[in-house]
Amino acid sequence: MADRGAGAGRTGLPASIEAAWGLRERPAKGPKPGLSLDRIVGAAVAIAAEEGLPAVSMGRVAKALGVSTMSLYRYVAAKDELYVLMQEAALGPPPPAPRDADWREALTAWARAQREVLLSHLWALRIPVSGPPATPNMVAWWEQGLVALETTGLDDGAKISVILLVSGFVRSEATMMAELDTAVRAGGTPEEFMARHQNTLARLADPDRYPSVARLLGSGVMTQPDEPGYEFAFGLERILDGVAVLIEGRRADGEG
Amino acid sequence: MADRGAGAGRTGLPASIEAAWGLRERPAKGPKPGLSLDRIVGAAVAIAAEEGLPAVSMGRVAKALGVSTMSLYRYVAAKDELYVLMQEAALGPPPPAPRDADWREALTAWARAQREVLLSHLWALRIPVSGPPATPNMVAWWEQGLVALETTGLDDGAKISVILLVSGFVRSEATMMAELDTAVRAGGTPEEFMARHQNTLARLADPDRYPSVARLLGSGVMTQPDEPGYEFAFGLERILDGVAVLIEGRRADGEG
DNA sequence: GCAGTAACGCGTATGCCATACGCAGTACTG
DNA sequence: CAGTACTGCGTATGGCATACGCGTTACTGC
Repeated sequence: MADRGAGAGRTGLPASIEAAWGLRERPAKGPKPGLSLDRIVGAAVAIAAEEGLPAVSMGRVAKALGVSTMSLYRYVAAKDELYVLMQEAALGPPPPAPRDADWREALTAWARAQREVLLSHLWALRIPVSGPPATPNMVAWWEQGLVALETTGLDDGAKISVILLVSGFVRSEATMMAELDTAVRAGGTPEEFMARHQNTLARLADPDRYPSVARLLGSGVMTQPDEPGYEFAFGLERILDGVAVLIEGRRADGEG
Repeated sequence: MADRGAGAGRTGLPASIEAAWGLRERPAKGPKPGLSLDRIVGAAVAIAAEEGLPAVSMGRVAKALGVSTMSLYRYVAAKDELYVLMQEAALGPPPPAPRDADWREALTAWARAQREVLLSHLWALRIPVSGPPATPNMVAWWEQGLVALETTGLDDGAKISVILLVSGFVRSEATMMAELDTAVRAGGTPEEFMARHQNTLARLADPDRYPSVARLLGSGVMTQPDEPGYEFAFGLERILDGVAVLIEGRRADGEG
């Protein structure tokens, strides 16, 4: 299955990705498959959720399913494909968009929803990316982002740019949270971690070479972690303010 | 050396990272080291630059230096440490800040410089991150970012947030460029790649379920890639517009 | 109903990888 | 000149993705 280069859809995509789009006919010949992509991906996701992405190996997934390692390769041509499918599964479909929301409310909801998904699947952020994965849920999220910008009067190019900007931000912020999370798992509370880090820096960074950093370290701003999600809210507001400037500017142009 | 838990600096950091801060005394006893951290990191960086990060293995680096694999472990306790040092080497010190620039010009220059560094060391973006690496060049970049915001009247917390926001954006945009780059290496021009991708999506994405995406695909916006750096310039302008709104708002508060 | 065939599960093997361990040699200390 | 701490490195372990080929199975067309 997985090694069939051109599937029913003739998309040139790996067969397993085609399957994500629902383009699989049950092959006419051969024994009934004892496994399914869904079960494989499910097992892989479960392992990632419990023990982190590095724990996901082909052997480990196979063991969880009670089959041999090599069986998996009948369903997935390579581990990268499994990664893509895991990502798609973690992403899930976007929640329904809020009704009667202006673009800013809609985009805020969209960003928040995306963040929640990422935070509850931190392992997904560790998957090395290799290109725009054109999977159904991914496209559904784009769709919803585009819809949110429908009323802004921005041209198509600008809409894409805004969406890339916002989702890039969400991803980047979530990644920082993930780092903090692993650091915390390694030992201690976030506060302790920040304090330790601040301490180290204070000892290492020469105040003459790095005066501003040194002042900052001295002021203790780094020590108290802000309420959860503050960094996210801050960044999102800045970005949306910037987008608003753009929208109003174009609107003014149009009216002028 | 590398396995000495607490070094001269007593920072609790790995010895090789302490070395990056210049905290190494040549140990009194034992044979003269035939290697140096600099040479090891240099070799690793060279391999990464030519063949990509996955080509960097301990064995490969050792071979490039004409030593045995295990020798490297006298200088570096684990591969992750090598990664951190590679990142630090790739980053380099920030270029001198422009003179007589307002905060916006300064931050723009800062972001652009950061982007250039990342684009000329795309492999560095593939290094799995694990926490805030407190290395000298890293701190130097923060320092410069903070200095750029000196005149804004923002409080320390906000300055940090802005810097995190901007550098997160730069990183995220550069990562997308890196993805495009590997896709292009795999075959064809960026145009071909975009066209192929657009084609695939057009075939897969049901216009009923994804109307906005479908319209976008039909309009051909995705086919023509914009001039290089457009996405970056767009995103940065939006973010800085948003930051400007914040700064002016606080200024107005102060005056009112 | 039977031969052909394609897809199945999987045992085995290859060639990577990071790295633990211990040994022999070396340059310094007292 | 003995002791010692550090060097380079050979060997070994255990993990990894995955190529290959074999026996088996369930369907097809005759």
